Amino acid sequence: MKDGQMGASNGVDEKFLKPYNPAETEDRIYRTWEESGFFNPDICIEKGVTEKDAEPFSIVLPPPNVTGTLHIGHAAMLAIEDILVRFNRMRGKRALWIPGTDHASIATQAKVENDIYKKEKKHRNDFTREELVKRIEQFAKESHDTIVKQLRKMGSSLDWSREAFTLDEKRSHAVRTAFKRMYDAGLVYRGYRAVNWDPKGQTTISDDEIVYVEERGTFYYLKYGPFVIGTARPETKFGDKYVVMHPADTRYAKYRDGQKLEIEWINGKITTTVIKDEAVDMNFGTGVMTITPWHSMADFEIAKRHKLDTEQIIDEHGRLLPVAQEFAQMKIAEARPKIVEKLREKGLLVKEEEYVHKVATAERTGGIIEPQIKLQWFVDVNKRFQFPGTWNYATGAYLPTLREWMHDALASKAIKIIPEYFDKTYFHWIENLHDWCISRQIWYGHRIPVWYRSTNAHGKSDGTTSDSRGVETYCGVESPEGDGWEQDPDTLDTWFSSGLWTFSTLGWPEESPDLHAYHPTNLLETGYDILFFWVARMILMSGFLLGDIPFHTVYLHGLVRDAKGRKMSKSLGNIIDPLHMIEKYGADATRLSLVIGATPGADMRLSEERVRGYKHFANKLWNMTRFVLEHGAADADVANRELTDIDQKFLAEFETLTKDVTADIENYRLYLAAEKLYHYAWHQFADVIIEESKPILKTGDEKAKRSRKDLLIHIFANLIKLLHPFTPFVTEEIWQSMPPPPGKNTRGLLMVSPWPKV
RNA sequence: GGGCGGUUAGCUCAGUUGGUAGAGCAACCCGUUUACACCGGGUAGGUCGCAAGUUCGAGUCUUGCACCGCCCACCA
Repeated sequence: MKDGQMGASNGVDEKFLKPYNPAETEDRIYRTWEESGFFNPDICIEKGVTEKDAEPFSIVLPPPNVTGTLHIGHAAMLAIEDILVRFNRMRGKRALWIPGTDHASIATQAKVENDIYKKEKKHRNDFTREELVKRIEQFAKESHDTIVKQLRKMGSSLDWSREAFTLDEKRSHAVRTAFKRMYDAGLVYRGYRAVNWDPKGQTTISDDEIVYVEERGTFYYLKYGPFVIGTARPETKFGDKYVVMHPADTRYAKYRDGQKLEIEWINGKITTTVIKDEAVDMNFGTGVMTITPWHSMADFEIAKRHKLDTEQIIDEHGRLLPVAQEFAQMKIAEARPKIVEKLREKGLLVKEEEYVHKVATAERTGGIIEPQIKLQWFVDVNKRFQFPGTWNYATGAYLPTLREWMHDALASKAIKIIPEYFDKTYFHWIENLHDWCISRQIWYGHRIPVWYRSTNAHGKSDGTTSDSRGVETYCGVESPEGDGWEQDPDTLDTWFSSGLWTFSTLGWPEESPDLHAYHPTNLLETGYDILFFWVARMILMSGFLLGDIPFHTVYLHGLVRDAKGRKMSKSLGNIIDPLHMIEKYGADATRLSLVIGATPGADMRLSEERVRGYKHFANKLWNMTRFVLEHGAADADVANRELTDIDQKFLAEFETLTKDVTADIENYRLYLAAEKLYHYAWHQFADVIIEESKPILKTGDEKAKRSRKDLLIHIFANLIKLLHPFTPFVTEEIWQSMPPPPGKNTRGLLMVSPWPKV
């Protein structure tokens, strides 16, 4: 459809005789928008729609994972973001919304491995690394194509010319650059530490990827020499040769730190050493415990403090090692009852208690986490670094740790979270923050840009370090020169690359014009469930690499639940598919249903009836158009209108609405803005103004008629503008059907029409 | 164990700085020759979780309690 073509005739288009049909409208309208180029702010400037030096308004799309298709939660996110982008574009800002997708390493690989196993009964290790990665890439590409289609269906005014992928060439370069800079600053290090090992996924995961599942279990009290110790995990106790108690515990005053005792244990006599440490809770159980540093974070810390030996008891597949002797090779579930039986026979089992505890499981695979001591890569959150920017919070030199910076970015109010109460959650998380384990034993993702070789075989080259065992290490953006290098086999946590998203999409590490123009971004809109995973990591990365915040405002939306408040899931069969809703009721109705009643930070309930209700609203607008066009004909000469008193009143009322709605959107109260518009359009404009217009237009005097006609077209045209961010398709279609304003032969596109004056 | 949020009409939720409660949906009654039945007109429905306090006045502020939900946590 060419601009203005529809509006050229005097009569009302025949299509208004039928109900509004989103299915045969929306794709066509989206194509018109896309072909206009106005999703791209550069084109807006080029074509004179936006001022060259206009204020920017930038958002990055939280990149959907290429693990499948978009769900209703994505639809809610897209609706909110598109509303804000369209609003700001119409207000004359350089509005930029960057699309992209996320490779989501572990999630995508797990999904593909699952599919392959279902169809072909093959495991990861039946493929070479290259073969499997190829299969995953194929899947990722298909997912990407589906997702991109869905983004368009929702009406998202994304600048497709700037589309990015977290694993494409430019983003990979950004990731390697970021890693290298952090490595050089000592903020990224490699070390042996107790980490969360997922035996099912065969990889380490970060603290944030753990989900605690409540479980009933047995708590055992065991005789350990002269002591009684408690444990939920007897299968880890074979190697326990340290017994720990609080230094101030008078019950055990006669044992001194470092004292050795010969005791009878599971598989015979052992020597144990007494350790005094304040980490022990005197009031819990007997106040004595043995430690298994290899398989417990807490025990590992104690072992580190006292420089104790550590020994692995359970292997990476969850089987007992030879230290367990007769139980070696057994899986934990199988071994536990047998070990308890043996303890009972030996008279070492004092008593058993039923109790409820929380088991750590891997978010993606459901595997039960087994802490293991492993050589992994970490981000040090407690090491000071020279802050690269001129951060206004700091007076003088600013040498924060990453933790301090993440805290300060919010505490200084440079970043504002909506709703505000999430500040507390964020600060609480930071207080408990440990170093971030970033290496994964996964094949799909950003390979760690570090290479190793033996120094014995080769001369030492520049930019490398060499350790005491003669292993030379090189970290670089590009692979090293020379022979014999082998790259670290691990890949990076997917959030490492997403952490760069606000600026890697704008061309960083290049000093690109986009980066200057649009960073820090204005808004980051995402679900509260990834506040730590993503929002915090973006702040971390942006602070260290750019010396700045990544965004000014964070808008957190809640979960979309079903009508009964349950999470939507395949197993419950209560999933509402946004595409299905769009087909049935249109994208505008779907958007409204996800915005009205959705307050920031709060979960919302959605039912199909709701969506249907808003389809009726689109149709109501459609019919209002028909009435207005039949009676109002053309735009009035706005400047020289002479209105009757009653029409003045209606006009003033509308101007108040315009003011309120504008303020609501500016303050991110979209649920209020949308509801007010809905209410005004239906119950004021249609029910009152149109209804009262009928007798006036029929029998009123000329002045009253003239005034009312002017009023109708004026309010209606502006109302359509106010509604456009919320229901873009039907409003654009209506706009294109209205006759051009006086003195012009086209209305142009509504999406770039100026917002009504406030 | 620590923290956060919620509790307002049958259901879903608003209520921005304290001024005698609102919307949508549902229900009930009436209405159909032109904007719209994907409609119009009307009716009914709430001791704002409980208790106390501040105030001339509290859904709105303070304190305590109850219930629901969520997040965090290395009590072995």
